[in-house]
Amino acid sequence: MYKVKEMADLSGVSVRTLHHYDEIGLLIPDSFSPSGYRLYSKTNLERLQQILFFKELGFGLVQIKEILDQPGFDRKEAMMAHKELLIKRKNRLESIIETVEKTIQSIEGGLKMKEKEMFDGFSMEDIQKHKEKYSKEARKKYGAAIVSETERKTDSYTKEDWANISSKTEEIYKKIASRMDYGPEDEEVQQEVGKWRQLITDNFYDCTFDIFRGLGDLYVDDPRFTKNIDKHKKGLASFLKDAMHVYCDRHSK
Amino acid sequence: MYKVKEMADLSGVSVRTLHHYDEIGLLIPDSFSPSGYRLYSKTNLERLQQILFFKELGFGLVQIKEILDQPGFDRKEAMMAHKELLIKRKNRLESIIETVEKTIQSIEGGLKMKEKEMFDGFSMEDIQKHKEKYSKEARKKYGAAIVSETERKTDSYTKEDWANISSKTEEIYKKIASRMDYGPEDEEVQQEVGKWRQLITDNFYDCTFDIFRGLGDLYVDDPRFTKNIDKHKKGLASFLKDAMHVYCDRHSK
DNA sequence: GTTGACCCTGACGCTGCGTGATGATTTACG
DNA sequence: CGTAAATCATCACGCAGCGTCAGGGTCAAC
Repeated sequence: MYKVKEMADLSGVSVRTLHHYDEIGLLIPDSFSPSGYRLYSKTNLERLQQILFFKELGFGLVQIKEILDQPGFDRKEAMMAHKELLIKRKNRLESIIETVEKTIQSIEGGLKMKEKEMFDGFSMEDIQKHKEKYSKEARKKYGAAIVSETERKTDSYTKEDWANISSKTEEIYKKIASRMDYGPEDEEVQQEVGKWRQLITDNFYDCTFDIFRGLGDLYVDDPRFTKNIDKHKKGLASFLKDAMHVYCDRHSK
Repeated sequence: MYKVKEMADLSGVSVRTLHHYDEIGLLIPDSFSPSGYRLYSKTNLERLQQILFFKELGFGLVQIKEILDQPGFDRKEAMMAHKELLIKRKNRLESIIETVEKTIQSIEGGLKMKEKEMFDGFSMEDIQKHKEKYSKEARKKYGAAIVSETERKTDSYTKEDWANISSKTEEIYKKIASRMDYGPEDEEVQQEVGKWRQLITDNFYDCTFDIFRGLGDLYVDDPRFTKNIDKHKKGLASFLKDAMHVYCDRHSK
């Protein structure tokens, strides 16, 4: 006759587990000591082994009770049904793993885009470098914040996210290009400029007017930006810079 | 703005689930109607999609909250760690499935043994047939019960179980054979006979004295039994019958 | 104004124990 | 033999993720 702790040590389960099995009638000790201690027999121990075996196989305690208590229970049937269930789970797991792999790749795709050519053909580094030239004070004020915040925001972007941002950018450029004849102060142009700043704020960093103005300068000062933007229409880079300045002048005070 | 039911229908989750997500702060509706109705925005719907996506991948709600709420959260890291976890689960499942398959085979093995040659070289059918000849009354009394009870008990036996029973049987036969010179009433012989009856009771059916006596007769009447038992020692079958009769005479009244 | 569809907030149930809390009992040690 | 350390017992809450009533407002339609 074993006491709970002994049973627990012999079988590797916890005392609480034995209490639990007693509670639910899965393994009731053979006898009790006068003081109410649970006393388990060898038969009890054997049953416990069986319980643990079926538990290992993923059966629920209720099912185990059925299997062990009903002598007429068709064990083979139960095992085969259980096997089906396990195989389904396995298949499900496999397809989930595939999805996870795809997701990882898509994240990596996003990261690559971010590193190489996210910002309409230029990297954040380029912008950052300009900022440094543009104003040491501004850099102290915003530079570090921009980089870190952008990284935070863009960390999780997927290819689709980038494609989405890209197409929105294109749209804005296109609209502004179509209104170049009306001058940088044109209402529609100004509205698009506002959208542009908002898009940057939403997707990259908190684009203050100071920074936005500097970004406009960048479009003209950095020939790579200029070239890229002028692809949409000749002179768009310069026009954009002017329009952004007007926008900032109007809003910053 | 969608009300709960609409959200539920749009996303396929239950209303209770949305309540739950609200409770745990995973998806709090954008606004509330004056009467306290939950009103979900499109943004809420999008977030719900994301939640369901990660849930599909097996993430817990707490983790999903982390992933969605902390912009700096390293999604790739999380996905890769999660993948590891999933693969471990999958491997575990695979080995469990193997074990289940083995168990099924072992059950089948047991069934085969039961059908073919379980009972020291004879099937239950043989015994049953004899019973029918032996006594129609006894058959009415016990026959059906024996078969069904035996089937119940032996249903779950594995090869090892059978081997175990077999070796115990051998042992008993051997001991009795070694005491044949002392006559069927010898104490040790009688003890072994008792063990034999107990073994039958434990493993096959409730072996009453009537039945046990009949079984003794069977050993002599059926040449297949006789031959098989006499393998251990010449005349053992007949000696066993006598010893079993003595045993039954002593105990049944 | 009444019906029916929908909304709300509790609150318990399920699985398989973990983890105390609190008190009795047994065992070990000096 | 007395006391401290183990071990025992019985509550009972906690966790995950909702399902499922229960009891009671709200809203639009007829």
